[in-house]
Amino acid sequence: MKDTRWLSETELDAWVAYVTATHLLERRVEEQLKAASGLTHAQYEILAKLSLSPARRMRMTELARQVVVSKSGLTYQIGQLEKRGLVERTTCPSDDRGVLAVLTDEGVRCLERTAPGHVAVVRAFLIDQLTPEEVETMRRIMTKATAAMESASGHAFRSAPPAPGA
Amino acid sequence: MKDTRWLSETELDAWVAYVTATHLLERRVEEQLKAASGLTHAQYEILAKLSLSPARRMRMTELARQVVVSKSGLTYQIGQLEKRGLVERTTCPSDDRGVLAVLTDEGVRCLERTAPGHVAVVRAFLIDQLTPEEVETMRRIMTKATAAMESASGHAFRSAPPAPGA
DNA sequence: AGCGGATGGTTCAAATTTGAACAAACGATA
DNA sequence: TATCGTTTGTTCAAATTTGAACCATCCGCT
Repeated sequence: MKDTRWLSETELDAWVAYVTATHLLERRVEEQLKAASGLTHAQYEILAKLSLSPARRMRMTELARQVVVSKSGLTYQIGQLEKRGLVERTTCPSDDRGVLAVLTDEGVRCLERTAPGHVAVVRAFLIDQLTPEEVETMRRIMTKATAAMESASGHAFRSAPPAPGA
Repeated sequence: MKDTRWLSETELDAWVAYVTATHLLERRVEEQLKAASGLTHAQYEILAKLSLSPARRMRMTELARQVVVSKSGLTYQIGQLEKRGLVERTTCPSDDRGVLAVLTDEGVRCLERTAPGHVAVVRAFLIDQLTPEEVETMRRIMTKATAAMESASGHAFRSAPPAPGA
C-alpha cells in the first residue's frame, strides 16, 4: 500500500475510454433489447448460454458462473424467464439439490427472433468500428483479463502467489 | 431486419470475452472499493471526474453525461456522497436552475486515500496483463466505440445517415 | 450406518438504477 | 415584455442486484 505505480497517460486514457465505452454500450444494448423483446441484457445472456449448452439446460450454479451473476441474481432472473415461459426449472436427476434451467421451445424462438437486432447493435457500435486486427486484439486482451480474474482466488490480490504452507 | 450479418467465430469470441471480462472486472473493482472505502464504483467515478474538473465542480447534467448515468441516478449518488461530506451542492451563479456538485476537501482526501488500491486492481487484472501495444490498441478501440455511440443520435441506428430533408 | 464439513438454491432486506412525470427557470421571438 | 418550447434537476414507483442467512442434500471417513 506504499508507493503506488500510477497509470501512465496512455494507460489512464485506455482505462477511462474502456469504462466509458462499456457504460455507453451497455446502455445501447439494454435499450435495444428492451424495445425489441422486453428482455434484459442479463436475460438475453442467460438464454444465449442455455441455447449453446448440450441439451439446452444447465445447472443454476454453473449458469450463474458463466453469465457472471450472483446466485440470488440468477434465481431471480430464472424466475422472470419462467413467468414468460422461456425457461423451465427441472430437478437434477443426479443431484436432488440441483436445479436445471431448461430453455423451452418458446425460449428458442424468442432468442432467434431477438438475436438479429442484438447483433446489429453489437456490430454498429463496436465490431464494425474496428479492423479485423483490432477485433482479434480485443479478443486476446479480454481473454487474458478473464483468465487473470478467474485464477486469482477470492478477493485478495498480492504480488506474491499464496505460500504453499499458508 | 431481414438477412442478418452474423458474427464470425472470432468476432463472437471477442464479444463474449469482452462481456465476461467486463462483468468480472466490475465485480472486482466494486468489491475492492467497497472494502477499502465503502465507495461504489459509480461514486468513485464521480469523485474522480470532479477532481479533474476546473474548480473541482461540475453541473449535474454534464457530470451525468460524463460518468454515463441517468439524471436521477446522479441525483441519488450525489445525495449519498453529500451525506458522507465528500461532495457539496452549490447553486449555479449563471443559471438559477443549475446545481453545481463540488468536491469537498474531505472528498479530495478520500479520493487520494482510495486511488492507490483502485489502481492496483485495474493494473492487476487488466493493464499489467497486456503489452504496451495492446494497451494502446484497447485505447484506440474503446475511443472509436465511444465516438460511434456519442454521435449516433437517440436509439435509432440505420445503415444510412439521416436524410437532410427528414 | 452415521458424522461433519462443503455445496446448491432460495429467501430476505437493503442498495442502486432507470424512465416518466413535474416544477422552475431560460431564451428566442413576436 | 408576454409566450412557447427547452433545459435542469428532483421525486416517485418499479425493476434489478447483491450478500447474508438458511435448509436440504451430498460426500469422504470412521
